[in-house]
Amino acid sequence: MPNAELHPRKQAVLKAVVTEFTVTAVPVGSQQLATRHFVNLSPATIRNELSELGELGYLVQPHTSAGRVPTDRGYRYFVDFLMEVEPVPRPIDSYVREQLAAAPPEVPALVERVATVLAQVTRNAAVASTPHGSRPRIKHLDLVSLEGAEILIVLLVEGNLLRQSVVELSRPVTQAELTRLANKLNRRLAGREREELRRRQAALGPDLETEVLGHLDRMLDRFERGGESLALHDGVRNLLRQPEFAEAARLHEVLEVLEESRHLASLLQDLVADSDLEIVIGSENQTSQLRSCTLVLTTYGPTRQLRGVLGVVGPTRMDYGQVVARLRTVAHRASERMAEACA
Amino acid sequence: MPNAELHPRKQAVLKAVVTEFTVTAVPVGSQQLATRHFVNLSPATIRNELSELGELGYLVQPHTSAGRVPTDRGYRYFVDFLMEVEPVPRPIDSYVREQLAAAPPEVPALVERVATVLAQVTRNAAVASTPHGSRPRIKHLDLVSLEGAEILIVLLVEGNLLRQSVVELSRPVTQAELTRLANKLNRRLAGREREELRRRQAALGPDLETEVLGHLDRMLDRFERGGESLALHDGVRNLLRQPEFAEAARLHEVLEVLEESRHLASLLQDLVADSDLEIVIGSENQTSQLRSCTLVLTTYGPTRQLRGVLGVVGPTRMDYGQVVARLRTVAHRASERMAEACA
DNA sequence: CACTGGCACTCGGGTAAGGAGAGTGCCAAA
DNA sequence: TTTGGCACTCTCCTTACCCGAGTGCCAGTG
Repeated sequence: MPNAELHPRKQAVLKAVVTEFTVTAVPVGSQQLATRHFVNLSPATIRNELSELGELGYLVQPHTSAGRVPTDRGYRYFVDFLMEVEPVPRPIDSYVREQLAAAPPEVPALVERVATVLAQVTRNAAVASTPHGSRPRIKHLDLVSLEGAEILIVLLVEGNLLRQSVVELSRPVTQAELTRLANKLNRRLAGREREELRRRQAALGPDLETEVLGHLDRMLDRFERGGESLALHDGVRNLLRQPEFAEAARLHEVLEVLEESRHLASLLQDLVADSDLEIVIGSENQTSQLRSCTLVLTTYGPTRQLRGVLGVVGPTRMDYGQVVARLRTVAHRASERMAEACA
Repeated sequence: MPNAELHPRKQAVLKAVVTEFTVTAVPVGSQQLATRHFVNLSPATIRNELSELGELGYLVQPHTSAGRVPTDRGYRYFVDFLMEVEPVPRPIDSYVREQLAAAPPEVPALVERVATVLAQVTRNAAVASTPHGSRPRIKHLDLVSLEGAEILIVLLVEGNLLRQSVVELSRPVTQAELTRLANKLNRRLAGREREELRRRQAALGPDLETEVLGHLDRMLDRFERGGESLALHDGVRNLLRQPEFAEAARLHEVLEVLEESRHLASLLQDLVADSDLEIVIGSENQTSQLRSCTLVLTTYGPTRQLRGVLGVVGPTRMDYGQVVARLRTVAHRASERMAEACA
């Protein structure tokens, strides 16, 4: 993109349009800009700028003789070059810290609270997924005999992440046998990674231990790929306040994605592959139902390896500077909170 | 209420009004009723009936010279005396069974699926809470040493319900010590109820075991009261289809309740105290935000003691006969599914 | 050359008026 | 007790209209 080159005053105008539009939600005209943002310029001059910004694809008019509205491309330029990440007000930061401190330390409940708090402080919808990651360390495991040959494997991974899995063994086993095996495995595997588990598995013949190790391996595999990390959302009611979701159809589309937690999970998975802050604006979304929304995503988690996704979903017309700052704050505080409990 | 006494034809008219209104969402007039439901009566006759049903408080007119709409009281009469619970079509039942069979057997994921399926087959929003109950039997427990004096207690209760709790002991303990204690407690407590636990606790002096038993007791207490059973909702997008939620404000109110999972949990808790089917219509709701909604609730769970709440949330104008039937089916199938895994 | 004031034009949103349609209540007659 | 007739009411839809804010263009000015 040749976008970085843009006359400084055009930048200022674009910035003003975006800023104005995010608060009023009404197409902004030359008159308004002249009086509020550019006192030393006449409306006519601004009209020229607006017109050129229009030709460059950063602004559109909903109809002839209406004010300008930023295009997705306009927002993209704004986000890349013009946005000022505003500092998070002290009270907000305190609120986040308090809420997270008061939340239960157990991971699923904590994640839920994180999403709720994020939705509150950004006044948008929030999404979150449970942390997961590559090379997880086993902290503890437990085996419980259920009905017949079925057993429940409870696995605690570094980061206090608890996973459970019901599996069927090739033959029924007693609880005593399982307890012995669990104790043994705990001694050998505590603090180890999947590698170690595989090595053990290879060294053994086909017996109970091998079988259990196989199931453990599959659990860890799912863990690494984030397969079971629950993806949840909160704060949909904040979207209802926004005029862009006034007609139900729009919100319906968005909910189709948010409420389908499988979709949501894989969506989040893909997006935050690399960078630590990802902003996906409107039509940049692969998911067609989100083409009128912006996603702002980052990661959080107890360690550098164990990361979940945390994000804000709202109309493309959102206060990017504020949302980015607050999202970062929440992610930061949430990470602290999680690290604290499981160092 | 002196409602049971109502001339048969008035009953028929009321029933027709409700039925008609649930499909059209438009106030129903004498003409329509005469042609569609009462071929042998003239509109004038029906007008008289309608007028009297209005005086009795079962129907209202949105404005003079408009058709009639059922009042909450009208729906109440309908539900109590007129509703026909329609049989669930074979394909629907099959779908429910398939979906539940395909769901993972682990409880949290299963409950989520149950809510999703319920929302789908009733085309309304669904709510669900994890089963819990009095006199839970302990199936297994595990103790994991965390940072310092903190430990994680993992408790498996009858019904394959897994609970975790991070607690701080009065002194740091080694994992080995915890493992020994866990093994011992498992031998003694497996299959026992809280009573037993208390008895043991009383018989002991102030040592590690007592302390752990105390925490276990608190966990069981929370379990009994349903304190930690997660309450979740799904299918909000179905509500968006309904004309009564066309303006965002209505839906906002409802979401205030649904998205506040604490509220939701306690709400469900209170409601289904006794009966096995509870229908709360509009203004009968204690929660003011739900005064334009109907809740249809029942319980489900792996055993008679372990019950969660399962319910449908929709506009007062809903197809009660269909919703009740399908809710029962889902609850029934879900109970089967849960019982199967943990007999 | 960049900026400005003036001007004619365009379009959406709000308001007012009119008509169609569906519904009602009442009454007298069967 | 039921019915047809009748006058009346009220919402909703359509049409017409005007106002205001905004635009593009152009000629003039520092």
